[in-house]
Formats: sequence, C-alpha cells, structure tokens
Amino acid sequence: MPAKSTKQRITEAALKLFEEFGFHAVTVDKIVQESGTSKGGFYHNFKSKDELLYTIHESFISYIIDKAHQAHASWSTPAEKLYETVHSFVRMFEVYQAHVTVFYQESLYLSPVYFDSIKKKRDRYKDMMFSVVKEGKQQGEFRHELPVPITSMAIFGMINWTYKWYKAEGEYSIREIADIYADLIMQAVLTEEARNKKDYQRFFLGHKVM
Amino acid sequence: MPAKSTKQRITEAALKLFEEFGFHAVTVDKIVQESGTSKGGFYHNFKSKDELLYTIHESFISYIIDKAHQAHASWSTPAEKLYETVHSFVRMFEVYQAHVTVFYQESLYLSPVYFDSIKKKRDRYKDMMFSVVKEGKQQGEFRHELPVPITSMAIFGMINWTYKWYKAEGEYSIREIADIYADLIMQAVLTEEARNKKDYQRFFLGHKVM
DNA sequence: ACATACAGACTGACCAGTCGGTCTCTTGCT
DNA sequence: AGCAAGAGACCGACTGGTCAGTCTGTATGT
Repeated sequence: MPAKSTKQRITEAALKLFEEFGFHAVTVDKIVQESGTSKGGFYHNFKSKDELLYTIHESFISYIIDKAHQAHASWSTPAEKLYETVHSFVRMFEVYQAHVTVFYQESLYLSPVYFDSIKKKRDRYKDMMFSVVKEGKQQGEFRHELPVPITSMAIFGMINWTYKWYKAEGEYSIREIADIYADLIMQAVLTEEARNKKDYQRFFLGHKVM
Repeated sequence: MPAKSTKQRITEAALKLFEEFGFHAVTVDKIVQESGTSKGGFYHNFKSKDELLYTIHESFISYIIDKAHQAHASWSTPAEKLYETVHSFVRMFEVYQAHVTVFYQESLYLSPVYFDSIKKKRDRYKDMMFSVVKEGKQQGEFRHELPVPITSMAIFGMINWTYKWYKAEGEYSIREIADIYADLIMQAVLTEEARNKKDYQRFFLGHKVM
C-alpha cells in the first residue's frame, strides 16, 4: 500500500478541522501544520483554500448520487427503492459524517463557480428522491394525500439532520439508526394496503424491542 | 408607534445579511451601512459582533422554549402535546426563518461563554421533546419499539431542515407544511390503536387531497 | 537539464474594534 | 423662562492583528 499522498493528508486534516471549527475558523497555516506539510505544499496541490473546500463537496456529492443510482437500479418497487435509499444514505454517515457536516455547513462559502457546479449535482440528487416519492404515489403504494415536494424534503430533513448529533461512540449504531429512520418513514408514507404487504414487513422494526 | 431604535435596525439588518451570506462573510461595516448607522453607533449598542450574534440566538431560543411550554400546559395527552409542539414549531418559520437559519448555521461561531448559555437552553428544549416521546411510549400511545432519542431527533430533523428550503412565496403555505409534517410524524409514531382514536383523526390530512 | 514536489519567509488586503470628537436631550439651578 | 452642565447616542478616521496567497528557493527523481 502506498503511503498517503500529501494531497490526501491535507484533505483529511482539513476535513476534521472544518468539521470541528468551521471553514472560516480554520486557517491554511493550521491545515498545513496538522497535515505535516507547508504553505508551499498546500498551494502546490490546491489552487486555493476555496478549491479544497470544493473537492470535499465534490467527493461527497458524487458518492451519494452513485449510491442513489444503485438503489434505483437494484430494486423494482418505489417502496423498496425508498427504503434502500434511506437506509444507504444513513449508513453513509459511518464514513462520511465529516463530509456531510462540511457540505451542509459551509456550502454557502463556496465561490460562485464552484457553488453552481455543486448545486447542480445536489439538485439532481433531490430530483431522484422526488421521483421515487412521485412514483410511489402513482403506483398507489404511497398515500395519495401527501404532496411530493414536502414529503421528500421531510425525509431529507430527518436524514440529513443526523450530522448534527450523531456520534460514532454513541448508544446507537448507525445501522440501528438506519433501521429506525426507515421504519418511521415507511410507516409515514405507505398506504395501509402497502404497509400490510407481506414482502414489506422487513421495513419495520416489528417484533424487535429496543 | 415609536420609530425603530438603532439597536433594532442593526439587528434586523444583520439578521438578513447573516441569513444570506453567513456570519463571516458579513462585515460590521456592511451591517452599519445597511442599517443606516455608523461604527460608533454599532459599538455603542453592542459590545462586539459576537454579542450581536448572541442576541439573535437568544431571542429565538427563548421564543421557542416558551412555545413548547405553552403546548405542554394546554394539552393533556402526549399525542396532543406532540402534535401541537410540531405544529407550532413549523408555524414559527413564518416569522423566524432568518433567526433559525442563523441559529443552526452560525452557532458554531459563538464565543465559548455565549455558546454555553445557548447550549443550555437548546438542551432544555431538546429534553422537552424527549419527555413527550417518552411519556407517549409509557402511556401506550406511541409505538413501544421506537427508541426515545432517535425518534425525537428524527422529528427535530424533519422540522428543523425546513430552514434550508422554505420560501415564503413558495407553492405551499407554512400552515399546509405544518399539517403535512404533523401528519407524517403522528402516522409514524402512534400505535395502531391511538391512530384509530376518534379524537385523533384531526391530526391527519385525511380526506383532504393536495 | 529539467520537471515535479515541497519548504517557509514575506506581503498586502481586509476587518474587528478603538478613540477623540459632535450633537442632541435632560436636569437642576436661579 | 433661561442657562449651564452633564449624560447618552452616535460619528468616522484610524490601528493593529490576522491570514490567504506569493515568491524565491532547495531537493529528488528522470
């Protein structure tokens, strides 16, 4: 295994520092110090502090879009797609919590060109969620009285907020949290008929008592 | 009606600027310019830029704790308390969206003393939500398989996230959004028995098609 | 000899906060 | 009523520190 490149070391150090203190409270000197390189090393690998922030955003949003595509491709019914999307999104926190934190906390500070590029991808991801919910309503699996955009944003909210409080060493594992969120969401959006479908019982915490 | 005080004008201008550009991207000079006063006027009314940020946090968290107390005092069953808390929280966005945005986006940048003071109140609010969910489980209204902390944080997430996307001029009114969120949450947490209780039908969108 | 990767002293812009000053009010005295 | 004197509100040029980004190197591989 090759040793970590300077670029990687910088990215990882920056990620942790941004997560803890916020983009503006972290100086390039601090990042340089923490990653064991120098001003020169930093600006050799990145055009600017902004570009570093952008690469962090970029790597995260690409990953998550990829996951959503997988969920779409691997399952056929809207209920299954939604369940899988929610579950895989939450599990993503295990590895990407710092990315998510920076993504939602600091995207405001991306310079315009970078911001537009990220926004496009973020919107694409949002649209995928909207599609699933829409499809679910059309096929009668999801309650027809729920409007697509609000329901979708509610789901996003529940999931995304996790970055604010989740601690790896906390009482609940990320998988447990994923199970609970998925249960809550499926319980909230499925029609009574779909909820009782045999194949869908696996969505619910069911008999497991926590 | 007395004209707005300089302090008020500063606070309002800062609120809008912080919401749009973020605390660090807004200079005191900009606030001063926007609120029609001067550096001197600013520092006459506030000890520091930090203190201004603190007063914004403080006014919001106090308001929201007060609302939660009202919901607790006015209703007797956990289901009613939860419904009311959720509903009033969401309606709060109508007036306080800028406060919420600053609160959740910039609290990291509060200086330690201010941060501690805000954190205490925020935790108190969190505990109130936890209590309602706990009580709901104990009284058998909420599903026993749902763990209190995760369920509570899921509810918070759904609601809080609204600040990221809600636009007053958007397709849905804040009241509609509140109705939908409350429906989703009640649908997700209530036991089947409680869900069928006659008095609780008002929680759901029911026959209304959107 | 040349390119790539990095080192670290330096610079210039920016910005929170200061400080001496002015301009109203209010209060108390005659 | 008239005036002096103090207080509170506000003004804006200035300062001192901070920090992103630059620039001149040096080392190592090809």
